[in-house]
Amino acid sequence: MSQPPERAVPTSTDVARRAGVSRATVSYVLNNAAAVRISEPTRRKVREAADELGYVPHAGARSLRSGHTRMVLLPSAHIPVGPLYSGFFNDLQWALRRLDYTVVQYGSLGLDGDGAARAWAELRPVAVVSLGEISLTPHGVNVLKRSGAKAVITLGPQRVAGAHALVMDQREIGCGAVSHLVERGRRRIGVVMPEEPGLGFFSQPRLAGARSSAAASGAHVEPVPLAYTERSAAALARRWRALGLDGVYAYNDEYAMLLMRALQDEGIDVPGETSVIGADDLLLGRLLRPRLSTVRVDLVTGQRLAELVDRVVRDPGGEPERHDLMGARAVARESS
Amino acid sequence: MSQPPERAVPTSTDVARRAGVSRATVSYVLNNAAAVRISEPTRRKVREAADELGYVPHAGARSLRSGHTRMVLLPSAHIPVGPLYSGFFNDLQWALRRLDYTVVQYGSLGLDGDGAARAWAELRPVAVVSLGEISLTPHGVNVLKRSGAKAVITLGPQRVAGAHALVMDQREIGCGAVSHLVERGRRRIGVVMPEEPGLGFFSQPRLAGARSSAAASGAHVEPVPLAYTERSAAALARRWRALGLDGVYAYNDEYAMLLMRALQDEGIDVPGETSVIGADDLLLGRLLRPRLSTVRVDLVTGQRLAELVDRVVRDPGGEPERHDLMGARAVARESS
DNA sequence: TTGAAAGCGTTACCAG
DNA sequence: CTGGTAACGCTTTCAA
Repeated sequence: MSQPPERAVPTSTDVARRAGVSRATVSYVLNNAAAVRISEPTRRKVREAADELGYVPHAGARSLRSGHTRMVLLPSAHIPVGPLYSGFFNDLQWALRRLDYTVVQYGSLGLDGDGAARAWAELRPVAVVSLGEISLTPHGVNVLKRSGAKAVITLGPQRVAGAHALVMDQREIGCGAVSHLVERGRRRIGVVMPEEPGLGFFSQPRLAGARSSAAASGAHVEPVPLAYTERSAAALARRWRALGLDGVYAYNDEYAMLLMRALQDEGIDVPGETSVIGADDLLLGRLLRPRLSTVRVDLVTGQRLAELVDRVVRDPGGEPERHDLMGARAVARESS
Repeated sequence: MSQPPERAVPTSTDVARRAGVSRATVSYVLNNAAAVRISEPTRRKVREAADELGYVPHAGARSLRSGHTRMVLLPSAHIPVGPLYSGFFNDLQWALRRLDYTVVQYGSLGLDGDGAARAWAELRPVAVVSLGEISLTPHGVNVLKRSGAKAVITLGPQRVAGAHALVMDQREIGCGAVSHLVERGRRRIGVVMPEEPGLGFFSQPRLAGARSSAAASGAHVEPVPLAYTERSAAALARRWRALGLDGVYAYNDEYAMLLMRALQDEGIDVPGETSVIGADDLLLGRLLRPRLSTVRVDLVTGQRLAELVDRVVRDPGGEPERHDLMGARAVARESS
């Protein structure tokens, strides 16, 4: 079954030759061109020839000729862990495919804003949906638009000049968590800051939100570094009483579960001595005892985002819009 | 800041005109061509012109001309949830980028094997690394190779003719789990089958492995459907005693945690009355009491896989290799 | 119905 | 060092 080393890639010329027609005819048949009517026998011949040769059109050549693509590019550096996010992602892909777009995730780990924008622009995507891990600059947006991108949409904490923005203000999460703890009478509140790389983009604004909420109510906020390991959690738990905190917002449910268990193992009563709240409303948080309180986040649905992409692509003229779309609300369970 | 609606995309011709040089010179400068020596002032002029125009080369045109790309395509239907997988993914992307490849994940949700292969082939990737969710057929492999892919590598339960295979036999996981339970004296063993779509690809072979292990030791295996909701778990727990099972392998740690909690809430002692084991060795599994036993899986590192890709791309002639790479071993904690 | 030809942006080759 | 030219694969307009 192994091929001769340098077998040429079949082109539409090969298909045409094999079917005994012109290249134009091949193109018409394979693209179901409505403008011209081709006889059924000819169509059959063309299709058969294409099949036999294993002909697949060259997307680059096509876009070169047509001047556009149907590619929606989603930059992805770290894929955030969690069912919330991956569910959203899958929805979005599915919805965009329904609208006949080709969805491509471009691994952009280790590229800076403008370098990334240039790399993306080389592919001439019709739209870019930036999930916010790569900070797109106004200049980057410009490069993309100049390169033919009809829609540049950012999903993140703030808008970027020139791009449509779906503003998901992570601060609301920290704010909601701390407000909840304050309502419960907590005054000295720890905020877990993950030590894992790549999370600062989320954890920093969450901390800022926590701070602003605390400031409004005269509570104290204390950032607490924590790595996602049992060791780190145990070490933190050991010096917990020295910190003198009576409540903690632990970044998300996973860190919260880890910390809560460590506190319990250290003999610290939750929520009696310390209240704990996470974020993301993971199912697993309900399995611990006490059940983990959390901040639930309403993400935009993939379907709605896909519709926005399509609308902007069809009518790129409009001024960039800004939608605020994150609702964050605390869900009280038993740990707070 | 908004652009005139139909601003043309700048090309190397525009750059050449603006810099007052020929297109060839632009190409030489921008690609750092070693063969020709261009004066420093000229280089500067060209770079400035490119910058001012926001020129970005057209990847399609380039690949058309050069006849190849540096794109490594990773099909992704569902992104499997979990730190294991996303860590591997990020490693792989990073390592491939180091080797100067462009990594692109292609959303292939809802495409069948051959349709997907054709869609991928349109992009003329130099390599395709299929994570196995999309079942690549021998015919699909052929289409890809014909379209110029030097390396087609599958990561999955079995090899596909014509492709290099990194065989990760999911059966080993089910096998390891059930063997562990049998060693613990369990004879009637439930195997949780997730009801969520898209997991059959993993759960079926795991069940098969469980069956073969049970057959070898005369134990009984009973497939048990379970959705990833508390309701479903509670319902299953309620009829648990009627099932008469004394051990359960729960697909992975997340389902295992869910089920274990439901069993405990129903008053069923774990591991006294029923042993529970999961898979994937999630950190969270160690937070429950009893601590969750699990099957740990050794995935190939992204670095090694990247090296394989590069090697095959450079020397595509060789016969497809097959590497067996999954080690699965049970980790006994307290739930079994 | 089909064919011929132009042109999309890029780069390699070859003469100046 | 620079510029002209051709070719990559494809679509589309115009003509036959």
